Amino acid sequence: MDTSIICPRFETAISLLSQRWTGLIIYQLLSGPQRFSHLTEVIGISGRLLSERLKNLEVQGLVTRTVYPETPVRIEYALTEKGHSLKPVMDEIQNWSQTWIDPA
Amino acid sequence: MDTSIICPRFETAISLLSQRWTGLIIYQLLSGPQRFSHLTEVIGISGRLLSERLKNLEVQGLVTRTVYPETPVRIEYALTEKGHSLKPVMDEIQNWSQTWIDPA
DNA sequence: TATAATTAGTTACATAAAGTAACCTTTAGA
DNA sequence: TCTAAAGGTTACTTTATGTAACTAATTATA
Repeated sequence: MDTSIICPRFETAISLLSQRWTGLIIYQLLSGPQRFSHLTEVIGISGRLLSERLKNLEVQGLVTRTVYPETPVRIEYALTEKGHSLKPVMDEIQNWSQTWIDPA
Repeated sequence: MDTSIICPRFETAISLLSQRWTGLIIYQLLSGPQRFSHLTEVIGISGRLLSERLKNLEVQGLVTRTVYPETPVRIEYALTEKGHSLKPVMDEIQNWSQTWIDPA
């Protein structure tokens, strides 16, 4: 019987990234704060799921939601420092994909 | 209207890693070839899903399945070069988790 | 004033994926 | 012959995701 266990912190991190759309949302926000509707268009995610994912990411401290009381109201989502610090992860995925994934 | 689109190769790569358990399986196999039952124990995945995931990973060229006709038969799953080349991605996730995830 | 448009969502319902537990097959040993 | 172990598969339940229609607030337009 092998008692070795996967590192719990790694497991938490990868379960976060294993949630559908979450990685893509973070990747997209790496290029700067963006609005709800822009995210739905670029990522191809429904409003229902984007809303749900952004709420989770806010709770986990990866994303902030800022309301600009203009007309019409503007709401922007941006990465926190914690969120932004996933850039090296995204860079490595990008890097891997360039070598190993066939161009569509 | 913004026509910017997320890089298709990146999207393919992250959809692979976004599939539940897949990242964890690859991570676990980075420490060497392993048997089916060992993977289920260490990862905490059911046989049904492990079987399904390993088949997909085989098809995608990330994992090999080797049968050793001993008694009892031994079957080992191992990473291919393509699979192993995800190590830098996993290292960055590990790295991020050490800084940003609270110890359980 | 009523109508329409835009943004940022929410709700209700259908489909697909994941979780759970029991079962099957092969080989070997008691 | 009966039991055990490895490596799965099957049937069924629960959860997650996809889809489309709807809402609320604000402003522009007829």
